[in-house]
Amino acid sequence: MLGLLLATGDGPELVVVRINETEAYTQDDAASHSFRGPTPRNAVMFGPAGHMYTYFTYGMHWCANVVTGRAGHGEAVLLRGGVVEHGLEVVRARREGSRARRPIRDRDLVNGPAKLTQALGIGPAENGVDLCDPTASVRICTDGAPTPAHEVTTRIGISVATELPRRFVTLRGR
DNA sequence: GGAACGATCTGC
DNA sequence: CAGATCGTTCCC
Repeated sequence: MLGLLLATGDGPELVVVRINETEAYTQDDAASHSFRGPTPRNAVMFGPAGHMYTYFTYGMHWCANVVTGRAGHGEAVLLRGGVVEHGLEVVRARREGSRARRPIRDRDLVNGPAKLTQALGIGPAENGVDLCDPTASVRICTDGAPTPAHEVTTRIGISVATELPRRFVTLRGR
């Protein structure tokens, strides 16, 4: 997943982000939404790979995952961060909003799971979208770059299964 | 029916 | 470091 490109919008609204931070969640993992089996919320996780699973959290944020397992296996990869490859102005407008405040530094635009969804305009409408459908509101693709050099660490923001090495972060400078 | 809490972000 | 803010899940 690291190094892949996620795209939303079209024409002047086109935004492309290169993924540089992810976390893996499997069904046998107590920190995974799929751990207790299928529910209305996590249903997409149990569908075929290559679809987007979005969920609402902390009363205000949306997070985005790529479903990775075979149908019937609740697996997904949480997209935690990236860098803007295209559409910087659109991203900046979405992230800064209409509030009068100091500009957000480039490196702070997409360095978090909820920042990433806001930057790309991903929300409830994208839950279940086929990321391999070129006409979908969200697409995933590659520009041929190999998987970047990365480190593997424990995950962030969870209270169980904290010891599992399932966070993947592209090394700086790659 | 109700309560607790969360794969977070921001500003103080 | 606490507040924002509400859907989902689980327990009674």
